[in-house]
Amino acid sequence: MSAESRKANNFIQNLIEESIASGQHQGKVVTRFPPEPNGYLHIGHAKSICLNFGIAETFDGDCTLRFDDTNPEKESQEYIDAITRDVSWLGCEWAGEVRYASDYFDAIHDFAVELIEKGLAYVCALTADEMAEYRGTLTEPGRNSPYRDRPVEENLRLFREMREGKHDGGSLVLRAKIDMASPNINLRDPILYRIRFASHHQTGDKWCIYPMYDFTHPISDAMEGVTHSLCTLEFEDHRPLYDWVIDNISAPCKPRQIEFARLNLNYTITSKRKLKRLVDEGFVESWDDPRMPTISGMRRRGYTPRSLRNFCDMIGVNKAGGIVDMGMLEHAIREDLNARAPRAMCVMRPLKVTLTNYPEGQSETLTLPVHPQDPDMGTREAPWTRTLYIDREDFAEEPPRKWKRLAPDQAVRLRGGYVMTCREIVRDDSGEIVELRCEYDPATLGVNPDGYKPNGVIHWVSAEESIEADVYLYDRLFNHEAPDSDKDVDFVTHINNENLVVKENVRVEKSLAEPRSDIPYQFEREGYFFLDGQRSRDGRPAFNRTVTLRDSWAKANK
RNA sequence: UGGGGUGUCGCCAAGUGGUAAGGCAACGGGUUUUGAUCCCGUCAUUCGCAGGUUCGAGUCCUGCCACCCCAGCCA
Repeated sequence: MSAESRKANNFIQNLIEESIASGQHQGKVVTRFPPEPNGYLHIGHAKSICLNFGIAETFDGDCTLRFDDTNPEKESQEYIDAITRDVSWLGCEWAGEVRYASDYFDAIHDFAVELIEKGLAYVCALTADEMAEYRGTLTEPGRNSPYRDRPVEENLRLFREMREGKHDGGSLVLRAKIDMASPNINLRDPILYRIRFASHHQTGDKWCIYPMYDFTHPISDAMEGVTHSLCTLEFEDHRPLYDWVIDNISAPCKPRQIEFARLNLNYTITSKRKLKRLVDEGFVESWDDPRMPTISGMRRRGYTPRSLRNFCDMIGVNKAGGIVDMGMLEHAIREDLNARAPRAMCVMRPLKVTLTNYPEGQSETLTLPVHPQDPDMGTREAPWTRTLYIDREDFAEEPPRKWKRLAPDQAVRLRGGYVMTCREIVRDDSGEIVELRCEYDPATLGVNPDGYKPNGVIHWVSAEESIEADVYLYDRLFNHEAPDSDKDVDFVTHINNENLVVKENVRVEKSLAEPRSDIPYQFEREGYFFLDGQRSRDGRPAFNRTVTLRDSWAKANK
């Protein structure tokens, strides 16, 4: 089954179909993707993005992009810009302008006043520590705050003073009056508003009180006419509060919150907080470091929007919360790139080969297909000269069983070129092999040799007519399947110290003299590579290895 | 030990009382000037466990067990 036809059919779609069938929201479907701009988006967000935008598309509805920006101290414009770029790179089109929860601060404030007037919210002066103590525990009910029964007028006055900046940060909060004995801790008079003298990236210094998530989110959803508010499982306990807010304010619409399991991928982490640590503590260079499971990092590494979308279709959506194998992500990108990537040759560890029977100073131009399975992609040219480079790993003085590469007195096909036989090994003073002297067979271009069989096909470049380049080879970021599974072990101790190998002075074929920055390449027999614009220099490109090719030889030899 | 969830092949995942889809991985075989791709085949008498209802149960009932989330003025 092709990736495209593997269409998601999940419990959320089924629920929405039911809600449409029962005539809710006049059959309209509106979803939203609501990131907080306190970090970069990662692969887990891709799942949520694909879900929310995918649902909207399936039901011919809308999906909005809304920044959940109620905690200015942790948020920034840099994150907003990065997130916007990533969502649109994934190919998602949000309905209307980008929204901000802060767009609704006035409305949210007015709804708070409405709750106070209804006797459903009060200003509380308990300190944070006292508040925790009054809250009770998982097994013991909480106790009512001594401020719980303030008269409405006093609450109104205090809340106004909070807004006017007449009280210190942290000194007062506005709380919902629900049930301090509820077995659901979220219902024990949750905080609605807190005082923060922090200037906000969108609203500047207009506010010194900021609404909490649990109050902001349902209102923002309602303001946007969201019909189905999809979020992750940890908010399941918050749904009664979400509904309480909607039911107790004059909400313009009644969205339904539905929870699904967040994505877990093995050998990596999907936590903005932890990813931020990797950046802040220098374990990686930046949020868009190609080792990062961020959308930006993966884009720079060479992942495509299509591969990420297909991956999300592949893993499905439910409430079971498992751990997806990295192999699935790798499959998704290989599947996409195999079909579309132009082929090229790159020698990672150059070993000089001299064709002793090829005239000095002579050269010829070979024509190779850009893609062996897709003639429509055209051809490319590669110069054939007396001196070539092959990969050191494609030569074995004492070949193991089933060796399909070069060895003494053995012949191999140079991909797209001639067959050559190794006749002599040249060593330096320390005994290291520095050159192979080979004999090529002029009768083998495009045809099999007479009377003998080449021992496989290897890649190569012309020594004189190839380009120097740098290549960045990545391995998994962590060497532990679930780096953050143990609360007693800091996840950074599981970082794989060999997560990056930089190969300087590799040689790529001449057709890559001016590589494109917008398409992935397959370096034959090596993997898929993507130009790194940040690290390339004039005349010396730098490539990131997106993913290796599958390698049954390497696997068999493990 | 309070509340909320989840348990179907090594991993992901369909399944909505009628006799266990699909994908990844793995393993065989074929094609191949990429040890790639592609193709073909194999891979759950069984659905966390134990009872029960039913002609019939992964699906319904009861009881266990395991794992995840919740006690931020974070989201």
